[in-house]
Amino acid sequence: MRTWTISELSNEFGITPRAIRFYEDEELIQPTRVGQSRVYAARDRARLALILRGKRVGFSLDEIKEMLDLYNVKDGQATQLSYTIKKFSQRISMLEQQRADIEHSLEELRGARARLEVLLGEKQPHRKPANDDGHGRLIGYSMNAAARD
Amino acid sequence: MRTWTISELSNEFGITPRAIRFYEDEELIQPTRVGQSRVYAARDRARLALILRGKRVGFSLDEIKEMLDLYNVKDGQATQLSYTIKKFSQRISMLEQQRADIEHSLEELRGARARLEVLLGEKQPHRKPANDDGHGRLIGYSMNAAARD
DNA sequence: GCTTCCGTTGACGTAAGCGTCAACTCACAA
DNA sequence: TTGTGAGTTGACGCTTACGTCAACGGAAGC
Repeated sequence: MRTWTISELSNEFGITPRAIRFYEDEELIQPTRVGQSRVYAARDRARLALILRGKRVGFSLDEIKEMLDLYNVKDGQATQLSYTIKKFSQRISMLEQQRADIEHSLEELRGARARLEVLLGEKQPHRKPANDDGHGRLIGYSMNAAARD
Repeated sequence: MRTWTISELSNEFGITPRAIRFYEDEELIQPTRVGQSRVYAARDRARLALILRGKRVGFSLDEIKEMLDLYNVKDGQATQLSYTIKKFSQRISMLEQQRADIEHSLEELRGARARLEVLLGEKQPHRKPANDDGHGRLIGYSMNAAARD
């Protein structure tokens, strides 16, 4: 089975070797050694991928570590199992909330962009002064929804 | 029009006054003053909501400030406008990527939870030892997809 | 007038997540 | 033999986003 060096992985994932070693210090990955050099197996590479995705969705390294550890639950007691299940359920709710936040942000940004494009369309072709009092604001949805100034 | 004190807002949004003052230091909000006390208008409150949602979707305060500033573009040149539009488009792509990451993470977590629940079901009612070799791992999707150890 | 809140301004502290040296080892090619 | 290149271990530095005092200010109730 194939293995990887630290620089191979750092190139593949677009991170620095320093970062990878840091994840090891924090016990998120445990590569083997050949001499003093680290050797990464497919398992380590997969964990790295999970770590980076975890980061992209906003988990801290500690949280990611906890989740990775939860994946490794074996011959656990039923109590341990239901604890783990609860933990996963919590994470799931968090992500669902976050997805909703993202939907809202996307709506907002798209709306703002659309309005900007209208402005641009008015200004660019004919240098028409546009429907603008000169000091009006470009307003976002919830800016209007919540603010009444 | 109604206004708010700093503690009202900190209670409403579940953050500390210190945080709110920090956002002011970083120029994300500009409340007015009455004497030495800060007074928040609906506009400030709305901005605060946007800030917090921005944080929840993973933006840094600097990024959020930039976006809030972009909302305030007025009588800008066409070049400024298209710059702003480009920025918004970038944010939109980022969020779409992130939403995809979240979908994947959700799949993974739900899959893991489902498998855990099977284990729990096997163990709890009849204390049946479950289909487990005693040191097997509970495996996640991409753990299998990427790792072949 | 005194206390009790609620607010304010520094100032320093802290945790996370690496970046950035310095100094060293080891395999391997010239 | 002497680089050269890739890897290693400290160790300190840095940024972000506040937390946590300390010391002070004004209004309100008694």
